Amino acid sequence: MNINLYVRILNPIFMTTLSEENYLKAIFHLERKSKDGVNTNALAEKMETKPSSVTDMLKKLAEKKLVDYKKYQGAKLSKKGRITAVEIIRKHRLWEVFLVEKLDFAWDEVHDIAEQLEHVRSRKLTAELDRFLNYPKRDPHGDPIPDADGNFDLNNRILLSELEEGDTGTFAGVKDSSSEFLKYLDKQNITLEKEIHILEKESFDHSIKIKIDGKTKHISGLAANNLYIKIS
Amino acid sequence: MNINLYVRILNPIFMTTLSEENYLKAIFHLERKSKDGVNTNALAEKMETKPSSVTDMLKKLAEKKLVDYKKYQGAKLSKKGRITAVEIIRKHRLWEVFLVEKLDFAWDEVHDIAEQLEHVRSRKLTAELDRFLNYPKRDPHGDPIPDADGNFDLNNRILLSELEEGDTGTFAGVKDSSSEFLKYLDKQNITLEKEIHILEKESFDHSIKIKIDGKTKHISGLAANNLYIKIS
DNA sequence: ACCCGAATTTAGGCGAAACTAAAAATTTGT
DNA sequence: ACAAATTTTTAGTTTCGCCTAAATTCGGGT
Repeated sequence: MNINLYVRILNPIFMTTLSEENYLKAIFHLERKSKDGVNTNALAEKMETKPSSVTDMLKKLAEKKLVDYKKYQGAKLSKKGRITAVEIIRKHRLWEVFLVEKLDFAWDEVHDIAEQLEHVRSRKLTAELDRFLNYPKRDPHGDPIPDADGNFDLNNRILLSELEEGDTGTFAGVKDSSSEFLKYLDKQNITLEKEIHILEKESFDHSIKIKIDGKTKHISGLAANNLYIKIS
Repeated sequence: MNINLYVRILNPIFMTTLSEENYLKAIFHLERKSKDGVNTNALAEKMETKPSSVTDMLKKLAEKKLVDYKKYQGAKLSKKGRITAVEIIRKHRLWEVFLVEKLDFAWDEVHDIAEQLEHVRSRKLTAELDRFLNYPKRDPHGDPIPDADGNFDLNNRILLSELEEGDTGTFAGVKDSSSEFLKYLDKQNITLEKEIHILEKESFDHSIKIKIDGKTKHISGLAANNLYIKIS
């Protein structure tokens, strides 16, 4: 694609380029980890680019009032930037639901495709897709889908690794949704909504013994740190 | 997105840029009009760009073996270029069907959105979408949808303006699918598949008197030249 | 055959978003 | 507190696809 053509055609109203949208999304995701400004190196790593490129882009985004940015102090989304980011995340997650529910994709196959679809511009398309899918509240990985006004479901989930022996909950999502991890869960027959009891925590390696489907399973500390549980 | 990033990520296999895809599509459509090479000016007009830009792009496409191009002699799609173009057209038309059939869009609203969706890269997505839509043969404007091997339905349609008095057929598509024309047809209640009888041709202004839904209607020469009929 | 006008290509530039290398600012460790 | 290490920014290039202006080439008419 020619990015210039793209910009010329789509920009007249108010527009972000594809690259800008991806940065906004990345900043959004990084913000919840790093309390104050997202730093250049972290963003560069997430975007698989060089810090110097990030600096360039942050200047551009700051000029467009999409982020608050001061030299050497990292970036934060502005209100306008946050709205844009949430819109893209909404589209991404809706498309993931579409791919899994309607086109029979597996939950580990949808990310890259949704990453392309999320940039399609049409408010009406997003709204109609939402309706067609029956206003889903969660994507296939358990992540909340913002509504048309950008409101998320409250994230009332907790990592499996943070639960105590004797606790009970249902599997409510993954933190890291890499294909490998998702396939591992498939193999373990761990699917969304299943009830999980914490039987025992091993302090030595942080592994956890759980009961699921009436069976006992051992979950490594690493895996337990990637599994969200909703406490019942 | 950054176009370079985009290309770096997607290109390793074999990849065309968005701009290249749009050129290939445009050349494909122009080829059926101009028997020999598509000329630079026509392409420039279709792409809403300048002839000099077209020359640049044709060189690039020629280098990638997507078109056969010799200076001052216009361009033709190579086999590889045609395959690529047909794939994009297939995606475009499938998405149009999706938008109309599943998301309740009107037939005059889908073009711009499909124009974006057609560039999403995933063979599996296209295949699953096709299945989900039940392997449609025509898009909402009556244009044939190539199958996965790139085969089109034979175009056994003829313009209304080319029929003779007494002929009978069914409305099978539009040549110009501008929103205005489509809305005009909506107003006239002329929808795909409807039976049409040619009652009278006015040689003075090429307007045509037809019978449709048991009623008599007058179609201007201009409109008649944009309506495809399938002879029964 | 030649000239004129139209079509096309060349040459030189620009903006986006990346890159490398080098400079500057900040943070850290002692 | 201050030098060293790290982070971030600046400066200068590159590629893509566009642009304008200027040069070619083609093709039709006399």
